[in-house]
Amino acid sequence: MNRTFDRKAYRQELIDAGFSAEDAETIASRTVMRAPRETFQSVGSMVQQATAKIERDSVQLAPPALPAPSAAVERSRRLEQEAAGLAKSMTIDTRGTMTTKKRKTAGEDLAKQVSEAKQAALLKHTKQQIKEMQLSLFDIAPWPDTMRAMPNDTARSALFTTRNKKIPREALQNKVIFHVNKDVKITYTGVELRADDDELVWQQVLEYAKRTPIGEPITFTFYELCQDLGWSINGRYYTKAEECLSRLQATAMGFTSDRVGHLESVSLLHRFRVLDRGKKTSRCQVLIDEEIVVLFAGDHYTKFIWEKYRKLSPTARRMFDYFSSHREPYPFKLETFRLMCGSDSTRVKKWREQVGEACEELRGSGLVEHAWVNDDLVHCKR
DNA sequence: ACTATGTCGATGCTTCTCTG
DNA sequence: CAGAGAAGCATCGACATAGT
Repeated sequence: MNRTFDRKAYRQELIDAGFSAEDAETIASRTVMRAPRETFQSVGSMVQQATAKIERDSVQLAPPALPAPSAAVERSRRLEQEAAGLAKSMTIDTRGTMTTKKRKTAGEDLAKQVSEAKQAALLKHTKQQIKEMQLSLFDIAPWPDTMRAMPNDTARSALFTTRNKKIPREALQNKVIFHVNKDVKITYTGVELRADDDELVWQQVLEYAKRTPIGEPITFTFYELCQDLGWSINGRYYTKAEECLSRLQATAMGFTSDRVGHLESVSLLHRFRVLDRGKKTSRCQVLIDEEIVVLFAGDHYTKFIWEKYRKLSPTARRMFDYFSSHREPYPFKLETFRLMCGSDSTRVKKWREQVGEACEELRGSGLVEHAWVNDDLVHCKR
């Protein structure tokens, strides 16, 4: 690794990558100030350090021959509970209750528990560090102002659907959301979110929040939001925007993956309220859930050009979400895409047609070089 | 100049109905 | 059953107005 950090060259590199001179300067100076040799991986290495610390702390966790958890497991459990303290609804994980019959799996269960507890402690530690260092989303996932970003894990899931506008949104209770990767499990409680509006609003709010230290509230007006979304400035859209924000707030997402571990209950927006409603000084106040950051950490997110992206139809947008989250997008089945869109379309022919149109649209937008349907597969060349 | 709200005709999408 | 056209509805965008 390079021992001497060339700030100037790094700054130029950032500008070349599409950042404004100002942003590049900010990132470069922060990199020097905080982590001379860590550059973009500041959070990644924080995670590594935290892992090392937890490894040290939990040496005695090597599977004890007792069914009763050790003090260390207890402590990790407590940490896990604390970590979920901010979550709206907290349920304590009761997995691992053992019967004498299954003594053989007891060790495995315990190992699993220990691993889960360690991950929870790790998450808690990382969150604490983010707080102490007053990091913002921009420190973890810097993207230029002309772009927006989305965690790969949500991009490949059916969290945002493209269902018919005339069908009322479903109220989901702890429902398992389809995900392209089998190792990612998302459960969702809240009103169904649509790619048409909720997805865009969420991305725009993250944009407003990106420079504010995580955990601090941010504010903006409906006017700004509608303008940035490309929506008409009228009462109807203000209502629509507010409904989106309310929906995003009233969510509880359970998230489990090999990479992230287990997030008990993440809200897409931790808090949302309208300040001075009805007055000219009225502003929306939003607080981002700290745990969302974990989904962005370690470069597991996708950046895209906002001007083009926001104009896409919901189906084309979902398609782009998927393709953009892969460096080398490999083809995927029409049916997989249908599930990812949460579409109810039962007629294969009709769906193929719709997907074909989305491919055309995507190609026309210039976001991808080429996209096409062949047999039952959707292909893309970025 | 900027922000906020409303009105109204135009537009486009989905579903329904009719016809061959 | 497929395709064309009509009806209903949501959304869009231009414009007006008003307060700061």
